[in-house]
Amino acid sequence: MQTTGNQYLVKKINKSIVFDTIRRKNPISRAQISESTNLNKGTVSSLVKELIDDDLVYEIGPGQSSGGRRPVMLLFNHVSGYAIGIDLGVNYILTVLTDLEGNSVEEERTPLQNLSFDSVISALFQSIRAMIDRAPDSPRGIVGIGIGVPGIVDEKGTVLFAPNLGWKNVNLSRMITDEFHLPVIVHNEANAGAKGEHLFGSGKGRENLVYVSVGIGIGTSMIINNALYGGASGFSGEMGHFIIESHGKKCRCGNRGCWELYASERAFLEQAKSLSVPSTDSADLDLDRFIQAANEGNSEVIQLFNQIGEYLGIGLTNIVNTLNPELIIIGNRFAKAEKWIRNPIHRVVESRSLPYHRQPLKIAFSSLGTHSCALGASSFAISNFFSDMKVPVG
Amino acid sequence: MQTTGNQYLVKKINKSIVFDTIRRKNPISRAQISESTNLNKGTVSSLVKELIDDDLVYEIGPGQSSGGRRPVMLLFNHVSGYAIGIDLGVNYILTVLTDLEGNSVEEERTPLQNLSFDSVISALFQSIRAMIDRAPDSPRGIVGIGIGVPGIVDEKGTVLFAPNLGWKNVNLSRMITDEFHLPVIVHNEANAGAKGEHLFGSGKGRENLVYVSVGIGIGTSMIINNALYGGASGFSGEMGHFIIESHGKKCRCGNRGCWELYASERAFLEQAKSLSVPSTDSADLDLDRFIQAANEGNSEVIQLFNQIGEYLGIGLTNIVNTLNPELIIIGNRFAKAEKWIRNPIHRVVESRSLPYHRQPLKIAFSSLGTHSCALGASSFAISNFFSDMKVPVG
DNA sequence: CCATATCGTTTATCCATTGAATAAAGCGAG
DNA sequence: CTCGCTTTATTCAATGGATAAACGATATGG
Repeated sequence: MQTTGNQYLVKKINKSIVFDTIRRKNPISRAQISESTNLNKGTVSSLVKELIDDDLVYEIGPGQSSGGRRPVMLLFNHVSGYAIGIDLGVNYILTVLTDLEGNSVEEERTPLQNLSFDSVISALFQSIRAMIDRAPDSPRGIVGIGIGVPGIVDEKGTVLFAPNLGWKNVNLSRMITDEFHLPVIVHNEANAGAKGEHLFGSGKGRENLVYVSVGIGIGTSMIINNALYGGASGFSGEMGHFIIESHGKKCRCGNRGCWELYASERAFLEQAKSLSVPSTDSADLDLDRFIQAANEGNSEVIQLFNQIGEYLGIGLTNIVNTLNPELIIIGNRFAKAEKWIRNPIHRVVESRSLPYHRQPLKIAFSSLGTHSCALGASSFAISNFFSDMKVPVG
Repeated sequence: MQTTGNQYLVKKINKSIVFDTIRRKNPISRAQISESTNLNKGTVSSLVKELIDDDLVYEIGPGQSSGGRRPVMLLFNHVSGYAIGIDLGVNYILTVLTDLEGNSVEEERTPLQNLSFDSVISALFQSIRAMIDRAPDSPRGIVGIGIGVPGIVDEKGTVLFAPNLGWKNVNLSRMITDEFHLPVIVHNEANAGAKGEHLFGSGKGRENLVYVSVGIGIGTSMIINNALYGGASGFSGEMGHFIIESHGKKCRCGNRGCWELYASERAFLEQAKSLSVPSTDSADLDLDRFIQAANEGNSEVIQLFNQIGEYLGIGLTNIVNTLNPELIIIGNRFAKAEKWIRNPIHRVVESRSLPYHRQPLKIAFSSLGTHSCALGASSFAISNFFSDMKVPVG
């Protein structure tokens, strides 16, 4: 059933406009809000009053006069509640607690030894519990939980297929809601990372971007007109399974010549095995070890990074030619190798992309490091909270 | 500046809901509209009165009683105006005149001998003029012109780049508005074709689909949640320049191994040259000639169709794995070869796509033949007209 | 100190939706 | 044929939110 127009809808729209204006232009006076939104001064006053009653906004005191009565400045009350953001990795869980502006106030990284379903879920619950316990007191408490998962997720928060976790049809959203009685938003890991970089990282202020998450596999996600394209699962899923060599190697997906066979962390590590690089005890740190070796001048390793970078460039060219993005952000673990893959990527994309597209493109690396996903996930919980909140139920 | 909520917005929303309901459920009574939209009966009455004054709706007379007063049935007045839709091909112009439901009432195909810019424009103007002259009398006359162009188009209707026409930065929209003083919508040819198939063809009733236009080159476009994804230019542009062989043939785009080098009409014709098939006088009918040869059992030609079909399948697999569509429609000229390419396409996609995706996918061929683009273009003009119309200016 | 400008609130007015009442039209049982 | 019941469509007062204008409070600057 569609939503019909009536006065409540009008109020909801305007309250939301006023609130968003305060969040964005913070600190701001009622008069300035009226000016910038074209809403009547009286309307703004009454809506601000409600937002103050809702604990979402507060008055900070008089501001600078511009030749008349001094304005009362308003601030977004970003600590009126907190959100939890989770990056559910293949062998780790990164949990953050953020305020309603997305600033991280607590965080915890849990390495996963035991990858069985039950123990992953139990570790997940434990880390959520820890964040809830550590959250500061606030009028609204924890407003929601956002999770980024390396797999395909539907609108209802069911993980349909996450090969690297070995999950299939896991109704993650419900499991967590049942336990914690909080709103839960589950998204694909690349979607969360894209949103994180868009709000807080290299993509800040951009309206459109493509985020390429290069980890064990390759995931992708797009922000179009400031919104995530394509829902929770979206189209992101599996751009790693682009064919780039139609008669190439066999992939576990059943196809041949998939991009991630040539350009992912796994592709790198498989070829790197045979190189003579001192091993460390920790199996996790494989990639770091090779980056260090490259930094120390190991030419074989540098050469391998170069090769992987070139293949990354080939897949990126597909994205450039197809989607014509203004910005591509490379994130997730392999972004750590920026120094060694940056040049080959640029070289290949420069030489292969359509001349018409080459102009506006920028290729950047994640500036949030490994936090993009968790911060993006928390932002999903926050926007979900606001979109509920803005409805004047009472 | 954002649109704020006020009573005019409410009315615009509701009027639009009522009108859409009438268009979709035609014939329908006021009571049924109230029932299905949850709008108050009084509200519906007053909005219907306005729509009747606007010539958009009319009363057809009493309907079947269901045990009480007989309802007055309302009809969408689909001949209160007409729209022009144009498929601007590389060597032809197909123009249709449709009523406001998109039914074609007049059409004209103009072959282009002289491909110079001026003569193409002049032929275009002439065909528009012809449609205007042939349009039946109606309260609103011609409500707009929609054009599908084989190239990249921006929001303002400027053709940024159309290699096959040899156009660059042509403000087509303005040129036509200046001449005819009518609203003009210019879109990419694949977008128009996708919309055409979505409204009237193989994609009727679907919410999501990918349209692949296989002509000289390859264009693609997506409908997501009943809306065209990505605007006038959108992402459609150049999926034909997917890399499918990273060390393959050189493409005129500067890259190597692009999909359309292996799977387009041009790819077919280049290889078909060397086959021994009787030539006809008309150079245009090349493809038809080979289809006929295949139908007559020429095994070399059949083999070539088979090969092109397989490469089409490889690119389609990329689309399947990446976008996970429920429906792919293959359109434009090469769709005529359905009989010969259908099997290889299915075979390749079946064997190469991710098992998870394979389930819901259907691959169909255009059911509007070569009319998808022109009909879709006309539908753009119609929706543009309605979106203006629904604002209660008076 | 006064003229002027700005800020925020208050008041009266406007307007679209709503629900209820009413009018109009039809069906069917006795 | 009549009466009672339904359904359809219109009318009307009430509701609630936006708006414009007036107003009080507060600041600046000469």
